[in-house]
Amino acid sequence: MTTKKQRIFAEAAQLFREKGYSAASMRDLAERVGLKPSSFYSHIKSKEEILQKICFDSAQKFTEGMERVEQSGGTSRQRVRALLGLHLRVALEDPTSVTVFNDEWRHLSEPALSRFVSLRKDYEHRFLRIIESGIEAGEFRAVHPQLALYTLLNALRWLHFDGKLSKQFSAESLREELEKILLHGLIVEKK
Amino acid sequence: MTTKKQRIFAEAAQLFREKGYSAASMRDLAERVGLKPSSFYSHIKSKEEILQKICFDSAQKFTEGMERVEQSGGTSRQRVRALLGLHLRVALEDPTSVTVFNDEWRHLSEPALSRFVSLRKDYEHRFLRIIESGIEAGEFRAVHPQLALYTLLNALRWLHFDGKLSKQFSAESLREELEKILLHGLIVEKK
DNA sequence: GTCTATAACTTGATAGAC
DNA sequence: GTCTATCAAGTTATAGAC
Repeated sequence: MTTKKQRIFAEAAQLFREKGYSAASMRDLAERVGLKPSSFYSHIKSKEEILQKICFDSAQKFTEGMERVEQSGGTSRQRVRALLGLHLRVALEDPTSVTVFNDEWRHLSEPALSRFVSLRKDYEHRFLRIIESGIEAGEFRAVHPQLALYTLLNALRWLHFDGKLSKQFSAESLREELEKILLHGLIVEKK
Repeated sequence: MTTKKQRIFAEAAQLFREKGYSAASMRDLAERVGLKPSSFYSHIKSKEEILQKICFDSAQKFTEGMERVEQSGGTSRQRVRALLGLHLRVALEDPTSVTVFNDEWRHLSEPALSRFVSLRKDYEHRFLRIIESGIEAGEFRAVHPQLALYTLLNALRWLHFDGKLSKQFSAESLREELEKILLHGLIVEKK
């Protein structure tokens, strides 16, 4: 059973994704939910409460995923592979929320903004350490670890264009393609 | 000599990048330029005119770059390498505008929006054909070309975080790192 | 070209009847 | 919990004095 509150959050995520948080009005949202604008202040406190929930729910998925990867044991290579899988899974599970999480978090106000940025930094830092370990162990090329991190994280951003592409592929085949490109590179090396 | 009009465009790009187009008000902009909000309607026609100029100026840089790459002759590998260089160059040349170009174009209204989307599609299509040729020629791994395209294009998005990183590296060393990661892959292959 | 003043409208949110 | 009515503030843009 989905409550009306859940309907509101789902429709809001969709709307924020389409128009951006600032350009999306509560009146737009009301129309989609089938309520008058004033009516959903019985369900939610403010427009920003919606943004906060979307952003922090997604953040939690990444944080929990990172937790599991760190505790799994395994080589850096296996860990990075697992993180690609994490990003893929979260993006396919709820592409709309992930888009908002990725693109609209900056419209959070304090103190939520600082809390969010801090979660994000923590996640990136842990991802970075895995890349660094891999380089030290000789599993990865000697790239600049932070450049590699940003390249990987952003390479995974198109996943939430929940358009034709993500429906055309199974999660498994998407993972294989991503691994080919990002981990083994586009170019066929001379043997 | 920089005209006041140029000042307005430059400050606007900065502001749109920081707050997003919708959340950035003409009052904010006026304050930065040192004018009353009404005054710069002597220089520009509307808020959207600014967005249009930023978006289409950047689009043109990519289109012209693609033109040069296509006419250069050379293998697909060399062409993709040149396109990495193009994205890098444009991003380093004017990181602020590129951010707006990347993230705020959706706030264009018709008919500019359709014109923009069409330019973008055209660019992506031409990039795609280069990837496809490379695969056919056996220069590139047999990846799904469109997935590779989106992965590459988005991998290059962090370049306009004109923060510490992009100042820490020369354009040339950035290019080398990107090539390592994207073209040769993170993983050290067994010989 | 810049200003003051303001038009015309949209914004998020609230009060209070039912 | 949903409505009508409305508020207070913010929005882009214009009119007209200087």
